[in-house]
Formats: sequence, C-alpha cells, structure tokens
Amino acid sequence: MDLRLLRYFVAVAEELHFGRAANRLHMSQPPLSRAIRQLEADLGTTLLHRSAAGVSLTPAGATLLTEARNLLEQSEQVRARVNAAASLTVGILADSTDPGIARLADSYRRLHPTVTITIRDADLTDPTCGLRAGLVDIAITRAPFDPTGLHLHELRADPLGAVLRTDDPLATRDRLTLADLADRAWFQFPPGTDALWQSFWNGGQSREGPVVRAVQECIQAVLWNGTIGLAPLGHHLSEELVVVPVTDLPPSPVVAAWPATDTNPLIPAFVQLAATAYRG
Amino acid sequence: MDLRLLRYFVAVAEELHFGRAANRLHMSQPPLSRAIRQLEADLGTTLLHRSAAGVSLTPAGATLLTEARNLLEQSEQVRARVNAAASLTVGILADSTDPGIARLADSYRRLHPTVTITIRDADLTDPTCGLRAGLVDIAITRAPFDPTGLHLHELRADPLGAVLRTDDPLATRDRLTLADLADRAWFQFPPGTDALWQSFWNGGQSREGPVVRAVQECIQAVLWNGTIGLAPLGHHLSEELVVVPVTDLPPSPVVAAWPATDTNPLIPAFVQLAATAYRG
DNA sequence: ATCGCCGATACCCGGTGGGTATCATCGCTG
DNA sequence: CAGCGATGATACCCACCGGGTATCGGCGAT
Repeated sequence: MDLRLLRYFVAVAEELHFGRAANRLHMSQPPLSRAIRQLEADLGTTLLHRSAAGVSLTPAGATLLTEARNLLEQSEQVRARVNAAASLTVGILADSTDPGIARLADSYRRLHPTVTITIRDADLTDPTCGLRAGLVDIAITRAPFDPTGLHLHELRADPLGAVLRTDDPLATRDRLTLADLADRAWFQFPPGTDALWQSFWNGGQSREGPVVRAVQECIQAVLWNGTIGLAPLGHHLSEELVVVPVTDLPPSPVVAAWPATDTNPLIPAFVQLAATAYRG
Repeated sequence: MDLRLLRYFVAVAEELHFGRAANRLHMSQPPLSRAIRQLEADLGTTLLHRSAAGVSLTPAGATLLTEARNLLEQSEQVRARVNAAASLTVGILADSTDPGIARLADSYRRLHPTVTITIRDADLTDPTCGLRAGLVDIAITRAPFDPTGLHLHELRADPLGAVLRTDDPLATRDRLTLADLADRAWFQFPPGTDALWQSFWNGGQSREGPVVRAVQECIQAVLWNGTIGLAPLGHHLSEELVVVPVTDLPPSPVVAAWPATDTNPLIPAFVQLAATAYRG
C-alpha cells in the first residue's frame, strides 16, 4: 500500500468527482483514474461506484476514507516526531554569564553532530524557561518553582550572596545575614512569575522594589538604584559589583527540568552530559 | 514519506548493516543505500551514523525505528479493515429451513454488488453462531443468550409450539400447555451451550433427554426417539411432524446480534435490510 | 604497509507515474 | 427521440525513478 495512492483516494472520495480531485491534486484525470484502479487492485476490493451520474463510495471505500485520513495524519506525526528528535532547544535562566553552558553545548555537539542544539535565554518571568509553553525541550534553571508535570535533575547547588555595589557600606564585609539586609529595597518580579521562585529570590519574604525582567536589569537596578538582590557566589557580574555570602540562606540548586511526557531520546543524554559538566 | 522507504529503513536499523539488510530485502546494497539517503533527505535529518566500524542509529533514527514499525503495522491494519468492510459473514441458527435468509442474502447482493456476503449455518452449541470467536460478523439467531459485548436488534417474535410426531396422542390438539408435556423426554444440548438458551429451549426447565447438535438431529430425535422440543410455529419441518401451539410460553424472538466493537459499515445496512425482510 | 570489509559512487536499463488525445456511456434537453 | 455535454476509461507517449552491476574509497585489523 502506497501513501501516495491513499492521498489520491482521499481526494477522490472527498470530491466524489475524478476531474475535480485531479485538479485539486495538480494532475490530470487519467493517471488519477489509473491510480485508484491500482489501489483497488492492491486491496482486492472495489472502493468506488462509477457511473455517469456520479461517483459514490462502496462500504469498503467509506472505511478506507477514514482509515486513510488517519494513516496520513499519523505519517505526518511521524515526520514531526523524528524532526523533534533531531533538535534540542535548551532554555537557560539567569546564568547567561556562566560560560559553562557554552562549553556544555559544544561538547554535546561533538557527541551528537547530527543534532541541532539551540540555547535560548529566558527572561525572569518564567523560571521554567518556556518549558510548559513548548518553547524549549529542557530548562536549565534555578529552583524552586512548581514542578508539576516535570522531571527534575539537580545539577549543582550554589551558596548565595547579596549583590552589592563596591561602594556599599556592607561591601567590605566577608559575610552577611538576611537581618543585615532587612531595610534594603529588593527586586520585584513581574506578575505571573512562579510564586515559589519569586519569594525565594527575595530572601524568603515579600519585598518592595523595582520590577526586573532580565538579569541585566537586576545588575542595573543594583548599580543605579541601590536595590539589592541575591546571586550565586563565584559569578563575576560587573566590575562595580561584589557578591557577599549570606550565611542564613540555603544554597540555590541549579536543576535541569523537562516535561515528564516528552519521549525525545536526546533529553536523557543531554541531562547526563549536563550533570557531569556542572559537577566539575 | 514513502512506506517503502520506511520498510527499508527498519531493515537497516534492525540489521545495522546495509549488506545484510539488502539481502533480507532481496535487493542489492547500492539502491538500498540510496533509498536511505533519500529518506534522510526527505526528513531533513541524519538517521544513521555510517563508519567502517559499523552502522549506528542517531537519536532521530532511533525514534524513526519505533515510529516506522508502528506506522507499517497500522498500514497493515488498514488493509485488514478495508477487506473486512468488503465482506460480510452472517451466521444463522436453527432457521436453515427458513427461505427468508436466502432472499435476504439475494437482496443484499443486489443492493451492494461489491460486497461478498456469506451465510454460515451454525450448530446449536453456540447460539451466537461464532460471533465471539470472530467466525461471523453478524448472527441471526434466537434469544435468549448472554448479550455481553453485543448489540442486539429484534427482528421478529414467533409464537412457539411443541414438535410432535403426527401419530402422537397430542398431535390432534390445537393448543397445549407445558403441563401437558411435563412427562416427556426433552432435548439436551452439548456442554458449553449458553445456559440461558438451553433452559429456554427446554421449556424453562432442566430436562433429561438425548443430546442434539443440529436442527436435523432434533427432528430425528422427535421422529425416532419420541423426544419432544419447541419450535416457532409456521415452519414446515417434516411430513411426519406437526407443531402444536403451547400457550404458556412467551414468543421466541429472532434477533440480529453483532459485536459492539465492530465498526464494519456493512452491519447497520444489513441489519436494516433484515428488519424489513423479517417484518414482511 | 597491506589487505579486506563495507558503504558510496557511477552508470545502465526497464517499468511506472505523469502527460495529451480520444473514446464510450449515460443523462439531459429541445 | 436525437443530439449534446459531461465524465470516466482507454490508448499511447515520454521522462524519471527504482532496481541492477561494476567499481571506488576509507577505515580497521593484522
């Protein structure tokens, strides 16, 4: 059985007219007639009643119409699924300053040269980097966020510090507590941001402060407006900023997250590679 | 996408060797290589890693392997379902003496000349005429029987009578009750026969008597052994038998039955035709 | 370094899928 | 009732494609 013939048959069965169907298929009528006869011979049944009055479906033809539509639909899905298995989009959040992700992508490309891997920088609105919206296949992000329907894999946990201007009175301290920062203005995330995540990144409390949508905006908020935020230690954000450890905050985990329903075989391989890359 | 190419791909993916796969497909290696390249070009992805060491699947290839197997399997099912929709096997029970079924088959053939309709006479063991075993698409039989998983359509209800030899003392009566027959030997159906059906055709009670497997055997049992049985009125069974109405039995319904899961479009058409044929 | 295995390439041929021209049939209409 | 128009079937042709054979190239093993 040939999918081409099924496509032809569906056209004829829908039009109930060889001429119109041929037109729709951008071909002439005689080869179409022949193709349908061929399909009938292949299946060993008559699919259409032909008469000068018109064309009508036999019971076998009616069955084939629905079955063929179904099969053609599924063949398209196969195409889509195979294409999905040939490319991987990874969303990253807040770690755009981290060179690790670039090295990770490179080593993945070396391992799977046939796979197109794309890194997408997400904005802070969505800690799952568009995972639920289907924009990315995997998110590399920082917990916490609502994990419903997601598989998670913790890659690393970073101690957190307060991001301060170098001329801040606290900037010379080698450690801080949340109490030291209680009177400062904190970031505000846009509405719709995961509540868990928002409260954590504000030091576990609801805070007042300017709205930020991207990492660059956070840095600017600290530099220009004297607000304060949290960041993993060891990242060099700017010449004019320091990150001072805050001792009474739990470390911030970096997690890989992907939809529990996603069967893309590239995902486990990527997560494993990410795990070794982040461990080192 | 061409199912032929998918078949080729499955062979190569299973053998992981172009030569062996070509052998399995009864073709030579070069056109097979070309076909796989074609499939890759069509899908826009590499499906196989080729090296002198051997062939291995890319992630997209692994996905396609399962998807292709699935699609090929389904294409075979389409073929089977279309063939099923082009032929109808009707099982009939106990009414082989009824000329109505022959007329019904003829008028169905006139209505659907492309459909092969086959009438199968069932034995008394199975009142559903092999419906559950898949031997027939529709059963025209007499209730009662276990209707689980079946759709039923009552075609007619016949008053019942006792089948007696013409020289039986009761043969001249114009009506009887079950009480009149209480001391007679009744039929016995083979083990496995539907219990509902068995008890009904024995006058609603468990009875002693010879085992019968076919209508002919029932007639012979009455003629030769003096046993007794029930039959719808108005059928001429034999010159030496009469059917005397039994007034305290409910009429016996003739029903069309077919599997609730069967989507064969021939079934509704046949049932409708049967309904009008039996009504007349 | 060389041999051997295996997939790729080059090239050829016949069948098939597409085309055009025309026929046959049937329903409609004047 | 004859002629016309519409529609599917048939006849025939051509280009392309799916199959074949012969051979190359590259990598691994010895």
